[in-house]
Order: sequence, then C-alpha cells, then structure tokens
Amino acid sequence: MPGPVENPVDRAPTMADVAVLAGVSLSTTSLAFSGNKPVSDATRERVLAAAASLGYAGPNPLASNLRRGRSGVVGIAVGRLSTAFRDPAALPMVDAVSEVLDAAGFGLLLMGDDAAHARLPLDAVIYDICGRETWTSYDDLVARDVPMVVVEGPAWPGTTFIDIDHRGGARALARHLHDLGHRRVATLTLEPSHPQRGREAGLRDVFPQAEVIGACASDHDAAQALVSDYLATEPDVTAIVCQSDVQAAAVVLEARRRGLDVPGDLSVGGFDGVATPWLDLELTTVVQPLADKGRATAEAVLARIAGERVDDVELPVALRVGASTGPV
Amino acid sequence: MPGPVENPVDRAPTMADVAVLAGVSLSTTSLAFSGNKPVSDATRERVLAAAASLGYAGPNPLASNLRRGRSGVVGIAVGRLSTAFRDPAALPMVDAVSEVLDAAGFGLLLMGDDAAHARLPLDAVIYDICGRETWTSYDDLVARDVPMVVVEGPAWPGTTFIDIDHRGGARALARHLHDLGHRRVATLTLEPSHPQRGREAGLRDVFPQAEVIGACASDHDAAQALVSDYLATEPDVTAIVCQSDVQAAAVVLEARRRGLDVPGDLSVGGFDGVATPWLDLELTTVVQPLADKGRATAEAVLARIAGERVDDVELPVALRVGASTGPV
DNA sequence: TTGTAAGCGTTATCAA
DNA sequence: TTGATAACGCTTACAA
Repeated sequence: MPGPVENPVDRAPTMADVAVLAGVSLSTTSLAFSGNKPVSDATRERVLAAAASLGYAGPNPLASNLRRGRSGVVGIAVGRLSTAFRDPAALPMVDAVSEVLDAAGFGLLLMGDDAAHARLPLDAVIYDICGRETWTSYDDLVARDVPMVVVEGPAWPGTTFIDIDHRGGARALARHLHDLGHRRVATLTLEPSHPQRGREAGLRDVFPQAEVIGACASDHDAAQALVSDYLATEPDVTAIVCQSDVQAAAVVLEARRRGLDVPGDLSVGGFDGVATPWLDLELTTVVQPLADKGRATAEAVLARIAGERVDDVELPVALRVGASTGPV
Repeated sequence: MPGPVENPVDRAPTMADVAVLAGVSLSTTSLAFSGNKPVSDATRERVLAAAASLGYAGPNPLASNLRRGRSGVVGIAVGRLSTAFRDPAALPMVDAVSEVLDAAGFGLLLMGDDAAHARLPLDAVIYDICGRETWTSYDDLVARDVPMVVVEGPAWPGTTFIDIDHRGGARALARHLHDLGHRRVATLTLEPSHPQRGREAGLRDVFPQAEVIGACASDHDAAQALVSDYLATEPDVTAIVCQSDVQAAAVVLEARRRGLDVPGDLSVGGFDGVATPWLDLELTTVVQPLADKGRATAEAVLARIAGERVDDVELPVALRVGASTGPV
C-alpha cells in the first residue's frame, strides 16, 4: 500500500519516469514544468497527472542548478548574527534585500563565519560591512567570478558599491547643533570601519575640534559604559554626537542617570532613524533610507547575476530634528 | 596578458583541464581536491600547481552538489525578518544554529515568505515558529523528502520537534508570585501560537482564574499599548505575567509612566532571559537556554541529513528572580 | 507542438 | 595510489 503509485523501483521518481508514464518525451516533460516553451494543454495535464501519481515533486533543484549554471542562492556576509542584528537598523535593510530577492526566486544565505563557504553554491554575495574590513572569502569569490555587492564597505575591485551619504548626514546634524549655539561637541564613534570615516569628516566640517570620546559598536551597554566614564570627567561639552540611535538612546539614559537633563543640559544626536520605543523622547537623528538601501542592494545583485554592468549607488539621508537636541 | 595562464579556450577552467595540465586522470584530480582517498604528495602538488596556473578555484559546487545529492544549504523559515528578529531572544538561537551548521560546512538560508522556495536546493529545513502556524512550503518539502525540524511549533508528521518546557517554566514563575502573596494576577499572552498554550497552562496550574489582558507579539509598542489600556481600567491586580522580556520591559516602563512602582505596586514577570539594557532593573523571568536550543536544532538537522533517526527534544528552563517582582 | 541528443562538471565504483 | 567509465537529473539547441 504505497502512497505514490506505480513507482517501478525503490528510488525517488525522476522526470524521466514521469515522461514514460505520461507517454511523452523528456524534453516535453521539462517544458511542461518550466513553461519555457509552449506545451499543449492536453499534454501538460497528462504530464502533471503522471507526476502526481508518481509522487514526483517537480524538477530536482540540484540537477536543474547544474544545467542552468545557477543555484538561486545569494550569500550575505554579516559576521556573527547576534552582533550583526543587535542593532535594529540592520533589520529593515536585510528585510528589503530578502523581499526583492524572494520575488525574483532567489534565497538569502547567511554567511556567518565566512571561511568554508567556498563549497556552497552561491550566485552572488553581499558584504554588509558591520564593523569589519576583511573577509576571508573575498579572494575565493573573485577566483570563482562570483558577483559581489558591498554595502558601506571599502570599494574592493570588481564589486558594486552601495552606500549612503555619511558625510552629508553628519554635517547636517552638526550644522543643526551649531545653529542651536553649540560650540563644544564630542562624538562617540563606531569601531574603525568604512562609514566611520565619512561621518567623522562631516562632523569636522563644522566642528574641526570635536573631541572623540571613544569608539564602540552600536550597542547599548558599550555606549553607556563609554559615556559614563566620559561624563564622570565633567567634560565641558554641550552636545554629544553618536553614530547610531542605539548609542544615542544609551547616552540619553546615562546622562539622565547622572542628573543631566536632555536636551536642557546636554544635546544628543543619533544616526539611522530607527525606533527606540523604550525612550520617551524622539531622538534628533540622521535618517537613512534603510529599505531603499536594501532594495538597491538586491537590485544590484540581480543585475550582476544577469551579467549587466551596474553603477555604484549613493543614497541620500535626511536630518530629523527630535527632542534630544536644543539650544545651549 | 591574461591573468591565469594557458587557458586553452574562453571559458572557466574545469577539473578536466586541470587533470590534463597536471598529467593525471580526472578521478585522481578529484581526489586531490576532496581528500576522500589518499593521493601521493607529489601528485597532489602537481594538481594544485596546475589548478593555480589555470586560475581554477576548486570543484564547481553546482556539479559537486548534483553528484553528491547535497547542496550544503539548510533553510530556516522565520517569516519576515524584521518581525522574527525584532525580539532579541531570536538571535542567540539562530546564532547557535548557524555556528553548528557552519562548522559542519552547511550554510543557513533565510526563508522569508516561504512560497517559491521550492526550486532552491535545500538539504533540510528548520521551522522556527514565530507566531505562525502554517507554512505553505510544508507539503512541498514532504513530497521532496526534505528533513524538517520544527522549533516550538506543532509536531507535524515526519518532523523532528525541538521545544522547551513552557509549562514548567510558567508554573515556576506563577509559584514564585504565589509565594510572594499574589492572588490576583493577569497575563499578557502571545498571539495564538504553539508555545502559548503550554505557558498559559502553567500559569493556570497556580492561578486558574488569571485574567488575560490581551495577546500581542513580543514587541515593545504592542505590549505597551495593550497594558496602557488595561491599567487605565484600574484593575484589581498585583502582578502581570508576560510571555517575553521585551513585553515585560514595556509593562514596567508603562506602569511607571502611570505612577506605579515596580515591584512595590505591581510585580512583573517575563520570559526568555534576555538582556534589557535600557531598563535599570533586572527582570524576574523564566530563562530559556537559547543557545542550547539552537545547537540542539542544528544537531537534529545534521543527524536527519545523515539519515539518522532523531528523537524529539525538550529543554529545561529556569526561574531567575530579579527585581521586578516583590511581596504584595 | 513534440522528439532526439548532447552535455552541465563533478564523484563514485571498480579494476589495475 | 591511480585510471577508465558510468552515472547524477535536468535543460536546451536543433530537428522533425
């Protein structure tokens, strides 16, 4: 009493089995499944019926992949997941990537530690630079001619580069603070990374002397610890510029913990424009188009897979004035 | 002036090209790369040298996959990323999955919307049930004989089931509250989902009459809105039990916003045991072994791929008493 | 619209 | 330790 009927031997049915049972050729059967060329309705129905009766679930992806030279899998290098996605800004971007790729029939494979991914069937790879500059897989992918798209990272040869206007955004925030009368400004930076450089440049366009408090990841605890030490020195600053909203939220809470009013005693600026629902005040921040960035990334990936030339992209950002900054 | 030398024709070099140049057979060349059988050092070096001079980057994964009947790709169905990973409890688990799979040479593919993944080369699929009960891909995967591992979801036929002791954990927290003298307890539940049921049962083991405030995702805003409305009715409760720490943190902040002291006026219990760094108080919560859950999941996946029989797993949880609960 | 036939680039079996 | 050979299951010219 087998589920699928008439399976001649003890192995999974193949398209050839279906073809025989349907009484048509292998190529016609293939066309009936792929729709790549017209097949008469009668034939298609016969093929589908045969497939159903054999319990055939459609073309074997492994065989199809080899034949077509494509796996439908796109890798995304993010480092450790718990690090990469700790910052809520990472999600909307990857979400958008996934959505666009899904619609095109591609899947997104997380490359955590990127060694040993050499044997995986990847049609393209996205490097989403989260505080890292080097990836061991890069050379290998170059050798294999796998298209690469780099987000906010160094412009490695042969890669397509998706970025936002870090410098312009940072400068807009700095000007906003300058307009409010701030002159003594300090900044919390990201760990050495590519975005870092443009943002610091933007800040220094307005405040050449801005003091660097220290560098840390976009992580509440790390930012809080750094700022706590800094504020303990009773510094002579009226504003602190952060490189993410998570950092900024931590700074606001820590400032309050030390009896400072925000923005009365201290103005705090963020970056990203993500929600910080646990904070009862809207941050002044540089809003970046996270979903657009993800879509641009995915579209670049698809174009590169299709063999097209793709230009680098730089997306605009926008200052959003909230309640965490005010006059000196 | 080509980079790779001696490429006879205009196409990527194959293992056969390497074999010819090295003066050995195709099968020996394959062994030199895979190490599946011993090859003399001299031969291996000759092969590797030939590969290097041709710019051959190793066996084509697509061909290797077909021949071996494996892709090295494991899917994980999480729904929308921004939803699935909004709760920090999701990360350590997926992180552990990824780590174990990586070490075994497998990659993790995110199945967002799970339609249309039928053509992807998946060796196994993990269903991490984040507030969903149905997945359209299930039937298809059954038909393809793809091993499935379900985390905290329904025990579908043919799947391996990884779970934690929801009921025991919820009961332990309830007893703790009962010991503190609480008698009037309300609960915030998850959207209808599998874990939900065991946890509510555990709560009712101790407080059969516990009132349900409402159901929402493990999301700060949602929980806050729900509890805000509830507290506005001036309910006669002394403790609120939540189904996640994110919910619990939101409840604490909202209670304070309304002038209630936690735990003086209201005790709040959580679930998961994740960090809530923006909260200045440690939550009383049911700690679940997130990394263990991930590892158990990945190990079940690997065993199923290897064709082994695998038993279902239920992991223990532990009550951690923090500062968000106290005597009535 | 359908059929024939030739690969896609490996790995595994078997024999030498 | 190495070599000859046969698949793996499908897609796509090309022909009919």
